[in-house]
Amino acid sequence: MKNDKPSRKELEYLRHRQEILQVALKLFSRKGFHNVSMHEIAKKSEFAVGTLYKFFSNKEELYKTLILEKSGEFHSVLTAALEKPGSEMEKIKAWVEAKVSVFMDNLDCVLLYLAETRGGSFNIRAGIDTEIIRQYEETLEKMKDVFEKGIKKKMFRKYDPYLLAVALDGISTTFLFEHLAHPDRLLFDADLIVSIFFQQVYIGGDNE
Amino acid sequence: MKNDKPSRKELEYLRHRQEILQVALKLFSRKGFHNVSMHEIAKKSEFAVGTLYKFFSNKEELYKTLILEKSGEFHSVLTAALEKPGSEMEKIKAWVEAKVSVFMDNLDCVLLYLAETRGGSFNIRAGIDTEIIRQYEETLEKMKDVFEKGIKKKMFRKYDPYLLAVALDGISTTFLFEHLAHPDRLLFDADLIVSIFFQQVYIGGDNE
Amino acid sequence: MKNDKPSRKELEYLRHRQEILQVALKLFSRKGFHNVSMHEIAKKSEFAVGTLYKFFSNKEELYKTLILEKSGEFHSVLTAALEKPGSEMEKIKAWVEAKVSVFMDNLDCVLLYLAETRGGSFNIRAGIDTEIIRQYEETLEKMKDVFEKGIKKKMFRKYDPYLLAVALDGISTTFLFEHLAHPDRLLFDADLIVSIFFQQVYIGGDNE
Amino acid sequence: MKNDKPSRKELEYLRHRQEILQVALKLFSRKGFHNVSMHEIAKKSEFAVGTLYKFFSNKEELYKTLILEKSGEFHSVLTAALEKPGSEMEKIKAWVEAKVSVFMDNLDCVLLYLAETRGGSFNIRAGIDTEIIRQYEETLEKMKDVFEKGIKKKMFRKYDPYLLAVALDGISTTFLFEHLAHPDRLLFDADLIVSIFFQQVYIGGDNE
DNA sequence: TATGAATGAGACTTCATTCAT
DNA sequence: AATGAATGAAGTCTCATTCAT
Repeated sequence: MKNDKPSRKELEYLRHRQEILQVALKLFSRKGFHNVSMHEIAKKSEFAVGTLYKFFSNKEELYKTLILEKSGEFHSVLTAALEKPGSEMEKIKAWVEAKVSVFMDNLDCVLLYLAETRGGSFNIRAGIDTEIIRQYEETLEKMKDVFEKGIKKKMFRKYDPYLLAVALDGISTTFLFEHLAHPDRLLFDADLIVSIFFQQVYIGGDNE
Repeated sequence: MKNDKPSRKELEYLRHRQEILQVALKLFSRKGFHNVSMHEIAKKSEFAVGTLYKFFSNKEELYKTLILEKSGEFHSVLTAALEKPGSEMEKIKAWVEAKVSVFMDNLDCVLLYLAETRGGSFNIRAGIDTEIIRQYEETLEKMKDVFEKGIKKKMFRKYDPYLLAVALDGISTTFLFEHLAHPDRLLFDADLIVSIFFQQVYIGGDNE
Repeated sequence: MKNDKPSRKELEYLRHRQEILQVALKLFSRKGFHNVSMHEIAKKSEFAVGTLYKFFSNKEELYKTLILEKSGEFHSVLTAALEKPGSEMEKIKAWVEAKVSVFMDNLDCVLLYLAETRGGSFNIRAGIDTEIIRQYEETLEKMKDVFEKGIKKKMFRKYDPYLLAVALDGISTTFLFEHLAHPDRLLFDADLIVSIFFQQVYIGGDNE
Repeated sequence: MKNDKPSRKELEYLRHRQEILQVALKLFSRKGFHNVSMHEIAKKSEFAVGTLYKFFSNKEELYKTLILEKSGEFHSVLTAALEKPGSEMEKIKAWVEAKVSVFMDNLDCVLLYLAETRGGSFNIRAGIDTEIIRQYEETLEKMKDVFEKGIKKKMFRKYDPYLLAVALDGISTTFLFEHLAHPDRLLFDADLIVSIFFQQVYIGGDNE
């Protein structure tokens, strides 16, 4: 079977494919889908334009592939974090830590990922981003389950658990944006996120 | 003086300008800058292409105008909320309510606004979005000041006040996204946002 | 009859027409037909675009009118010089003097005139320049007649008289170009032209 | 070395480039820069519009290339004629003969060339034609030197030598124009030009 | 009569995609 | 299998001209 031992040819094919994806990622993340041409990708990756079309049937598919691969990576890392053994609080903490870690390791890609999951997704014609959204929502669902269990155990205050998932995802994403915009101002830090999210911000006062 | 009574001509000019902006907003917010052509805007607004160029010197300027007008509106509404009389907690609540209200009234525009302030801003050539970002950050600074005062009064827990501003902005934006994605699932509700943000989510438990 | 006493209205009409032509001449001569827009002419002449079309049915006609008026002026001045009393030599001298004088007084226009009579006449669609060319050739014919008579009288060497006309016209025009290109280097001077043209340049020598 | 043997690809590239230039020359020389569209050039040269832009980065550059190539050719032929061995008179004669010959062989191009060197040069934005003008004036300078030497040898009458250069250039150009306008009327003939220029036209007479 | 807002054909140019080599 | 020259649809923008006021 082919799966047993990929031939040199196949390995080389995959290596070339990765090189193209690498270059495309760098370009797309810096300039956006519409401001990168196939010629640019071809030149930077040192392939001919025609060769790009051997690997990806069109520009959109190249972009989609890129996003899906990274999105899948993010998805499995985040999902895995939620499935670690431990209390619900620990799972959530693990999720935040995983998110911080994987996003920091993939800053290039994160803007694209967020544009697709959270933004207008204006890059590619409607419907192509479905898979990414599905994965994103699957993670939210998993978080929801964790929060749900935590609420049952009276570990978390009784809010709509889906809503908590959304809120925590939002806070962490926002902190990432802030970090991207001002890398030196604010540490994109898991503990901080967790602390702000879970602790009481309003503590009374104002009896002036 | 001319300012006192705009002539019929001037009024018509402004009305036409608004019509174009309206149509452009609808199109841009649905399809993104690069997937809308000037011909499309012309057709939908029932003007000739050349007419668009009488009002806006090029496509980018049309887009920029759109964003800046709305962004300016958002900015003044949000800023005003923070300057209302009342305790810091009330100011923050007013801000959240204002954000919910103004964003719900301008759903069309919000996606564009967020793409510019939070996204890659791949739409227009670098540097054009500076003004929007500046306004956005000005609002964050104002919130920071409010949080700072609240912290001094022991009303809020002692976090970096800028960070609190970012976090609250993030939660509210995330809820808006969620609302846009699933309008029926989750009410984009000011009280909810405030409650989740300020109350303690983690209440102990887990002593199994 | 209308010709007897032009009404105030008619005088004003003509004055406005002249103002437009003046402005158009200045612009066309500096930038060429295709690099001047009707709006530019309208703005500079302080009329509305529509008004321009009341005077001239289209851009080409405005240009044509301009050229023809000036060309007609040149034509009658040059023709008149050839019809002055005196010997053939004096007529030719008078022609050169007239050309130098009228061209120096109309530098703005001369480039356009020469572009039409001598150049590609790329400004306006074929066939429009016929009248100018006709006038130009009429002058050449008149000069030819003068040279012909002069040759009969043994005043001029026996060359094809039309050819002499062309040659003298060419020398004088060339000197004008040179003057336009380097106003300070070479005086555009009638005597000089006449002298070079009529005197023997080659005087033997070279018996080294 | 690559220079030794241009590959088939390179040869084809150059052939295509020449084909485009050929077609463009024909069109520009008949209709002028502004009355020829890139689509027209594409159609006539049997390439797609996009292909033109592979060879020339824009319409202006295509035009400029055209003019400069031909202008360079003219320039070297004329300069070479002046550098031939022989007396000054022979050099000048050689120059006239070269001009007649090279202009007759390139009638298409000559109108464009003259429009650029002698006309308003309204075709392309200012400053692009500098190189052509420079070459033109270089030739005039060379002629001036020849006349200067001839004058020192008492071969030519003592006129400003630069002025003689300009005059001879003017006469020959005028004859060319005349030939273009009426190809059947007047032979564009080197001997004729030389004769008229150098011999005395005015031979006295008129003692009536 | 004069105006100038509106028009829309048409110009230049780009770039995703194809296909002969 | 890889190449890159060629394609041409589609986009942005200009400007001569019209016509309702």
